[in-house]
Amino acid sequence: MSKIIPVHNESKKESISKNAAKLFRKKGFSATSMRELAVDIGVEASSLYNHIGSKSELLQIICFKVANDFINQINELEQFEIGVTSKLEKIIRFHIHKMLEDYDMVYVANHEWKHLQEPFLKNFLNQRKLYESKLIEMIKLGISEKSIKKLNPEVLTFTILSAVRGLEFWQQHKKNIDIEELEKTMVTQLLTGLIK
Amino acid sequence: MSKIIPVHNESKKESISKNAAKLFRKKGFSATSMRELAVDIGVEASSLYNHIGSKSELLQIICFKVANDFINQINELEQFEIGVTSKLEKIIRFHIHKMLEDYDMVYVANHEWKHLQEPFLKNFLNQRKLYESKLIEMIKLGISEKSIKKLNPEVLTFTILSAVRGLEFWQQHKKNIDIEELEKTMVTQLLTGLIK
DNA sequence: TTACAAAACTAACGCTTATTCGTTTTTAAT
DNA sequence: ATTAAAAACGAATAAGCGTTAGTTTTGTAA
Repeated sequence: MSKIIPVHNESKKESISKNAAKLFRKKGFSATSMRELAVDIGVEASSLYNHIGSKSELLQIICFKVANDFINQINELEQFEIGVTSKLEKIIRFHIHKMLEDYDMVYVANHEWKHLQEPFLKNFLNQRKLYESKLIEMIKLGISEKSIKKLNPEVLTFTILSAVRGLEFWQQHKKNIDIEELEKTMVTQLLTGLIK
Repeated sequence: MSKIIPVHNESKKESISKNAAKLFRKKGFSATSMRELAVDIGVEASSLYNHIGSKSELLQIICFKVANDFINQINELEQFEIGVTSKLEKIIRFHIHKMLEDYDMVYVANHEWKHLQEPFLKNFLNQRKLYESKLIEMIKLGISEKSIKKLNPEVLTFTILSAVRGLEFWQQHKKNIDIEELEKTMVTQLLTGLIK
């Protein structure tokens, strides 16, 4: 008989969730079976149900962990008394760090949330919308302060979000570039453009 | 008895593929059943197999249709005798148009390609890599010509690609903004930045 | 009208799915 | 060593999956 062995001091539920995130990212939520997850952990599928309620619950844990992390970060940031563009820079850098550190979970939250069941689906989308509107308000403030170009604030926001959410590309190129260069390039490009 | 009725002069296979793209986008490839697709078309599941070989083939049709469209466009563009930044602008605008016109197919090609079977999976990824390297070369040329800032060319490329691939966000905001403003904002932001 | 091909149908196949059940093993505290 | 809880197991369930086979209906052209 094998055992579910959590690393460090995380709970077994967390341990299973991280394993699930890895598989959900690689194969997608629907294409990942509980049996595969069990094999990956080294246990029988039925044993998992001593620790979790359902496959769906695993997706919930992953998605809301990520959503909360981002919401918390932007809430903290709002307290700071710094300029809008500095805040944007901090947000971009946070996205980069998060994506590189919790790759599997962030990827799954970004790509597999549609498989959440109600009421979690609505809940998740609300949190996302909240995050987006905080960012939009930030940009609008920048425009009114004349530190940001007078362009459509929603488009500006979604372009930034799309760019940082696309950082999953970078897992495969990780070795060829260091994080500081990655951050510098993206911040520069998104804030000041690529044309000289 | 119902019938598969293709619109315009497209084949029944194309008609089924478009329907499939719609469902694959909404629910994901794995979570979409052939029976659901059949209901959506108004026919029995088994009837579909008079026109297509397999569920997997539908995904192939969708992914390679999109991949070819993008490869063709960048090949055409390479002939043009215009500056690097003008080419980049044209590419960004093409992505925007494609995403708005063939939303379902482009979305599926971007998000569900991992469910392609070999050898199609490798094939698809090769085509994507080819497209990306053409773009990277373009940017490198711009840097050597000093029209583009001396930043990491790969990062610059993937940031642009991520931003335009993220245009799926815009399906839900379609009504609130016109395409020309969307294009202008994105081109300006990606090329010249958002800071005044 | 007859004949043939295209495309629909119903029924079923074998397989996989998430999950549950009852039981046994392991772990940890007394 | 005894006991109770935690966590593993194997087997089973009902539902759903992609796909196939055989048959019937439909559309088309002679």
